[in-house]
Amino acid sequence: MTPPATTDRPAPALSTRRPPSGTTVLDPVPLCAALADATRWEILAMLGDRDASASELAEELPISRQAIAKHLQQLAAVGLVEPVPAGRAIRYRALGAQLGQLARHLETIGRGWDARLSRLKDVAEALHRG
Amino acid sequence: MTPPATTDRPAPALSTRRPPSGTTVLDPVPLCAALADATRWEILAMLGDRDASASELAEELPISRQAIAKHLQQLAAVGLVEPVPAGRAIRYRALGAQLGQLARHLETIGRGWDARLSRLKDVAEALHRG
DNA sequence: TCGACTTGCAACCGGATGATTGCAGCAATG
DNA sequence: CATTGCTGCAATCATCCGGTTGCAAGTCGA
Repeated sequence: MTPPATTDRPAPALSTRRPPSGTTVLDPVPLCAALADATRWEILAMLGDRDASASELAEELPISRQAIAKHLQQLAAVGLVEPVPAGRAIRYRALGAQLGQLARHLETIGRGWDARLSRLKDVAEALHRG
Repeated sequence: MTPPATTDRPAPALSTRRPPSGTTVLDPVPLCAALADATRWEILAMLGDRDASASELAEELPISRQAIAKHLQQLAAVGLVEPVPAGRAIRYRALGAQLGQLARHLETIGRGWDARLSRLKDVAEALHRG
């Protein structure tokens, strides 16, 4: 019954890598998850024009008010949107801060990758000449 | 059988908003979706250090090789990663271009939102003084 | 040529998720 | 004070997605 010498390994211990957490290092995963839905982008585009409540948004979107409310909760949970009580309604406003922070983070990472590639390319050229 | 005058509306026609598509306007949704998974970030972090194949990655991650292969396909589909044939293996390399483009896009949008808020604040202050 | 290693495809499973409906509660407005 | 309208919670449903297993196929080295 010994498995027929397959290549696949059983899985080592999980990685447990965690950032040093000096200044609340911004986890891009939940932010990107919030931005990974077309409906939420639709909502954000509208809130980018003007503040609006769930009911107001529901008048212009093809989905139910409750679905929109859920989306707004998710967006607010990651700070992309802020609830602003207005009379008996709750209007929401789009905030650029988190988006900017995420942008800078991604920019840094991408720059790091490309820097490594340039380094590799330089080494390769050096070898080619030498 | 008329519904009891509930607030919820039935849903208007869907929006069909589409970008002018001048220079392939970069759809953030699939990119963010690719970045919305912790395992894929783990993979990207490793590829940011050094190129690696699915099998090599499987030696350091607690999931199966096939799962990793799927992740690599998704990352390659949005241009975050590039397959580099190396002998009988296929190594992957992390590319910063898409990440940078996405970063600039998000930065622009967030700046737009905050600009609108500043404008609103200015108007409010003007009214308060006048 | 044979064997070791790697990739790829297909089927399958459980949990997360986007969306729906129904109903209850609460705050302004008349 | 009662009506109107906005919000929130709960249950339900279909689908998507991350992960697994099993097997077939291709390629490099001894």
